[in-house]
Amino acid sequence: MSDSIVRTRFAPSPTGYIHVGNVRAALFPWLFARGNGGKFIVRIEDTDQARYVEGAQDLILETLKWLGIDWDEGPQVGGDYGPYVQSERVERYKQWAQILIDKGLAYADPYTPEQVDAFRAEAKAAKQPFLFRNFRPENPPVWDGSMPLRFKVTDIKRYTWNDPVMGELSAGPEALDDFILIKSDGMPTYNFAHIADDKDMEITHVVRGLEYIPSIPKYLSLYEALEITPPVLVCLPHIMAPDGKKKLGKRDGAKSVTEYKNEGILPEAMLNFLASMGWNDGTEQEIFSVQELIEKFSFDRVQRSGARFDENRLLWMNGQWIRRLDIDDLFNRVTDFWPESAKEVGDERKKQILQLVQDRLKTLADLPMLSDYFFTEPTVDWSMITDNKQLSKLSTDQIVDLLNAAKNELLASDFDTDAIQECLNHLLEITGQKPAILFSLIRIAVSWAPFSPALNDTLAVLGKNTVIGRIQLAIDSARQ
RNA sequence: GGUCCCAUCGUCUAACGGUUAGGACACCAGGUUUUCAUCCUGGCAACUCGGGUUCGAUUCCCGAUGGGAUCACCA
Repeated sequence: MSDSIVRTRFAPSPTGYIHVGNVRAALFPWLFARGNGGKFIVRIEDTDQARYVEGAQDLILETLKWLGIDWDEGPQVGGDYGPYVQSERVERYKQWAQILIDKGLAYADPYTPEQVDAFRAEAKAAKQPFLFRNFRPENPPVWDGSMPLRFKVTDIKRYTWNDPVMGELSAGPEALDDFILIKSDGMPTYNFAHIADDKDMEITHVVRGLEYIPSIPKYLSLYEALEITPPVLVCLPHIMAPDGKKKLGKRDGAKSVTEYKNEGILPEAMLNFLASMGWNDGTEQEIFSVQELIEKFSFDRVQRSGARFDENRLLWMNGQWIRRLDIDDLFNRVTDFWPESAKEVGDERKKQILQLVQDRLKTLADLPMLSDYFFTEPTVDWSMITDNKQLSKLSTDQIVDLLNAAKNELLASDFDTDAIQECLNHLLEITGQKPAILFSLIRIAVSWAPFSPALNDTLAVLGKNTVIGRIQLAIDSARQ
């Protein structure tokens, strides 16, 4: 065992996508490794053949990459402790099992699943927890690989251990049992394989959800039997469903992390949000860069209670992150989010428009709604004027007069941002109207959108010809 | 049913015996020459309950209550 290098791991099972409820099991150990000069390892735990999903592994790795969670050893990158896929390590598990068999601490389970179910039912009827060791066979057959191999717990006692997040934890003998090491299909169970792998891969900190707490005494008893010094065992609180009733899972509509990607959430925001659920640095800072997270993260500041998943907060953080991006960076990220109408438009112009709407984006997916009228002629919708609190007071003639005045003044303008602003101010004077009337009218007449950026900027980017044309169109449509 | 974990505004959280219990999201009101957004200002809003310990408990201890996890040839 290397003594001081921190080595943490994320060990997903390829049974589906990573959802937001369990991605912290990757994030926190990664932050810890990165912040302590350690290594982060990804290991695929594919010992359950029934639940194996083709393609899930790639999906999981893609998710990690999108978030910026990189790994030093694991699939695709290799490493000195491979293979990093459990199904390729079965021979190694048999070696570990042999150690226990030789010590008389493992035995073949001669019962059929139905018989075990009967034992279980018996325990349930007696309102007792089911413990296989109460039904331990007296003379088990020699293990030939066709039956499950079980661990034989000999030291039945209370275990106490220290968890960097949860503090001192303990559990009584009820938590100890003869659990299965190797299944009848030859594959190891998680309970056995992860202990062997963590030892072989020299993992120093095992980080996982708190659903593992009740199992930890079993692991501790196995570590003892194997004469292994356990790594630091860290349990993380759950992310709860929005109703707060249970841990967030796919059945509660927990979205995959990549789904948020498609909805225009930035990885920085997702990471920041995930970390802030259950962790803070003790100050009032809310927005953390990945680098800051790495520098400041520690397990002793992780919350012990579960946190509900609040999308509002995620959306707010995403807006914060979008506004922090410089325009070129933002531009590179919105490639897939432009409206259809922007297809033939050049980069410089798109960038110009993006700059105008940057403050208004809550997600990248808001882009089409905010920018469409820059690229294509909007549909005239006169109800926007008749439903407007201020404008509805004006007669059609008054509106047409105002639009004509605007058209004439703008026609004479140099049409840069400042000149337009001057022009608009002048219009206020000569028409005697308030901005609420005049600016609203022009804004609607050129965009026919519920909202848009500052008027002078909008007009400048649209260009004189477009602006004049659209105002004329509005005038024409008023007469109908 | 057994075992184990948790408990501050609606939500995410700060506080490590003495505070007007702080911040953020959401919400409400106002401001920034139109709208929406940003930004700024203000407002609403919490220590689950009961016992101890202490001069003094949100904070420490015990109990209750509530919530959660777990008791697989799943991880």
